Amino acid sequence: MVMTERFDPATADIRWQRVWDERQSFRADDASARPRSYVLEMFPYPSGRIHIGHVRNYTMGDVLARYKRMKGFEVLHPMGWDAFGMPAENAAMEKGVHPGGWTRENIANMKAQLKRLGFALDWSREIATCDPEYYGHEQALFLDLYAAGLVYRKESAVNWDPVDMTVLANEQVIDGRGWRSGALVEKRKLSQWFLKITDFADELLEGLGGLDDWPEKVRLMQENWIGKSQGLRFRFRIENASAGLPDGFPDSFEVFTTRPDTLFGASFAAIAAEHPLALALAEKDAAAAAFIEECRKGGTTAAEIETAEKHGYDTGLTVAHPLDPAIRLPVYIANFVLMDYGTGAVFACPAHDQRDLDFARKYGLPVRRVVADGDRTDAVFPGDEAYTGPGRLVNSGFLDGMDVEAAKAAVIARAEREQWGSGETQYRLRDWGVSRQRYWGTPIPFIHCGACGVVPVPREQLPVTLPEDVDFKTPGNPLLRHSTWKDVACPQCGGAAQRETDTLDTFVDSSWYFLRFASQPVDKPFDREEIARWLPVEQYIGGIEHAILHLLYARFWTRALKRIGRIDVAEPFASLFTQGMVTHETYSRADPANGQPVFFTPGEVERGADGATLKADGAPVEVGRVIKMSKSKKNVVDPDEIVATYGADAIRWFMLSDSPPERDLPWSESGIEGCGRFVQRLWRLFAQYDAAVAGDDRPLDRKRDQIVVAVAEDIEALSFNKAVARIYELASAIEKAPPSASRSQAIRTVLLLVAPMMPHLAEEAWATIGEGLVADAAWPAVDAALLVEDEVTVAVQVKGKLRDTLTVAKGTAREELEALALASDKVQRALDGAEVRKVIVVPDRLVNLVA
RNA sequence: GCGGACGUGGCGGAAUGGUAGACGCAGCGGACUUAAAAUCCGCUUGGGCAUCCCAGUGCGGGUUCGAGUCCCGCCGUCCGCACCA
Repeated sequence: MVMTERFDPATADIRWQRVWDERQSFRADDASARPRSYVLEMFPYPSGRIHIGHVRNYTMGDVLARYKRMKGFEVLHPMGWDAFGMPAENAAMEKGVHPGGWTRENIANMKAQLKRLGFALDWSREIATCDPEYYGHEQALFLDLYAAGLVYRKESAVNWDPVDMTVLANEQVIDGRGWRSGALVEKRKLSQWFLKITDFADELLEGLGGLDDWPEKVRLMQENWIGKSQGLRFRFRIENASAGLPDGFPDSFEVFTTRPDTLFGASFAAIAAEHPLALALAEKDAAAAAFIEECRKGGTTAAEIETAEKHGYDTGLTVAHPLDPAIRLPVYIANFVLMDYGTGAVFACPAHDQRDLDFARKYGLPVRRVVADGDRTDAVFPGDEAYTGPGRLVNSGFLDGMDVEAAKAAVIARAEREQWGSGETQYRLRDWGVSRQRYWGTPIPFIHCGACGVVPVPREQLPVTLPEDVDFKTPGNPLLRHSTWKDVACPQCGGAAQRETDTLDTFVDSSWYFLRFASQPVDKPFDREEIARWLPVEQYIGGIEHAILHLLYARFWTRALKRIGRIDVAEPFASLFTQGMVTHETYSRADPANGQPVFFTPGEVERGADGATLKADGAPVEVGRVIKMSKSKKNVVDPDEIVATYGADAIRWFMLSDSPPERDLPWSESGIEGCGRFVQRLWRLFAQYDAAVAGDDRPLDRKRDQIVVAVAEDIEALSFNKAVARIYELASAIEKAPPSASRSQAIRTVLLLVAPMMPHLAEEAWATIGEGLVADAAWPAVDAALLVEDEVTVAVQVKGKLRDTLTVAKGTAREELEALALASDKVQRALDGAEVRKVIVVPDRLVNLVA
């Protein structure tokens, strides 16, 4: 076969994609004896079109999966669809289509787009969470968790989104607004299904410690989300309850503190404005009522509250210090105390808490040092900066001399002994409400019977499938008014009963899909032994936006399934990688009518060296910052168009080049053009392969082997930008080298190195150079002896400044290096007659002469 | 305000405490061509007529024979946030 002058992706891409399909090249073999590798990217929501962020995400995973195959692993690299969710219902309402039809059409389109990119995916394991074959098993697992006591119902105030007509998790409410609709959230009381994630708070927190290959940032975010704090809960007795409290109101209140060690530094107590005690006082005290009303104003975000000035209202009440009843502390209502956390009341130690100090200085309250700051031990605490560091306790009676941790334990022990308080662990994490008042989700498999109460759907009746004949002309959940689906006989008593019409949060669907990918029996969710063979996922790749919710829920489900004995792994994802976004500058003009910016797509704009003009009228547009691609800002490019113009390999190569994968990748037209040119450049290089040429080129052999090793390391570290740079380097070196057997070997090697990244080009060239498919080829072997350089360049410095370099044999003796350095003209000139007082020699690296 | 990350050419970025700017993009010059595209060769941190030198990794200090890298203090940008006691 003679190689054509140009590589034609339009024909080659599709040809090889068909070959891979027909041969099922990327089908994972459950029975394989090879070592296994499970590479997974977060599966997409089928919104309709693949966007450039997907391309980046899946290209990274694909390079790793293909590389692992070349290294001899049996690779599981599956793909599926997170197919339930609100956009389908929104489309149903807006366009009058069925959510299922809309979703399945989107899946078909996006699957074709993914295939067009040549990803090495095992499509035989494709999952759509909206298929009864999937969600029926989810219902069974939900019943298992129910049987294990990890699912319960409770009447509770929920976040009601009046636009989407659904309940939102606390985590899904952003600034009091629905995270999708942006509507102001109202409080409503409904009977809801909950998962007991709080039972796992400690486990989930502890487990983070073993996730060494997760980004520190994500672990920290989860840690803060779980929000464990240990401290002391104790009761303050009110000394002068008669001074304003209603008759019969408790004459004490509880506080929680994480700093019981600083108790002797207490100078006042503070309660939240919504605290029952504050509300009780407000009944008789108009000034207190006014203060509470004032506290309700202002924003609720942390930034707003933090910068707001501290305000307090002296209630006139005093409480007794638990360790020394002679000490009386005033009680304030304060705007910086939160009702939601702990007990809604605190004791304040101004010397060692910044907020308390700000407050104390403002209201002239005592500030007593109880933790030594180095040598500073006197009780009088100066300045406006609280000391929160470690140290010995001072001015604290029986605690004096202890360190902070010992003092905490001592106070808790005494409180428990004297029965005025107890050590307590607090979590911020709350149970996970999974009920959604929506049609397009997994039906919750329960039946409500007037006589029997809430009854699980019998196993043999699963799956509870969604009815197809629904309409969305009326707002609200169509399941509620679908009587033939909703009205059923009670499984227990046979009487008239109703199905649960709520469906599950879609985060449930994505909390176990990685298990179903690994094992897909018909009669059960998964097979325990097969899970044990594939899990945990070796490398999980996705966006940082899932750092908390999805990843925490998936960890919870995995642990819950382990606890009830269904699987043996505790953590689903051994290594996590969060990739950066694809960004582009924006183009806009102010709308003359209202001054709002009107955005234009990159295709509508002609970009010049210092500005941009609109193609339509030739007049300038404003060039905005480089930000994440989004439809609303129109700074998007369509992957399909790029593939049509440059081919799949060029866009894949662009996704891997230049920017480190965890950082944002700025899209550029010239960048993708450069990638397209490089594809052709490699094609021309591959055409120069000639097995008949003889002769060695040792330096080229060495370069080749060094780069093979380096590229492997880079891919394993997901440092694709570095791997790409090294491949450029090798390609350039080969182009400059004269013909030889070594050169032909190096060309063959470059082909194998780029095979995971540009698989179509590689297959096309391999068809003339190699045997079989490059998809089945092995990673190139290297000669270990060649990896070691026999000649090195040594830097020569005078007083730490580079003056010359020496090219010497590796391992040249120190004395010889020193002599060679001193013999250099440049060195002598720099020394300018000065006496060398000291010589530092790092063999094979440098000589530093200190004059 | 708190927590985290980051700060290197025109741009994206390389650099186990040891030759700063690999590699790519853009730009400039040249070759080829009737011409253009494509391709190939060369240059490309700033300054000084420079095969030579000076300065240079946000700013100011420090440690070290030697600092982009380590330490301290600032400044700036981005991300997250729940005053979590």
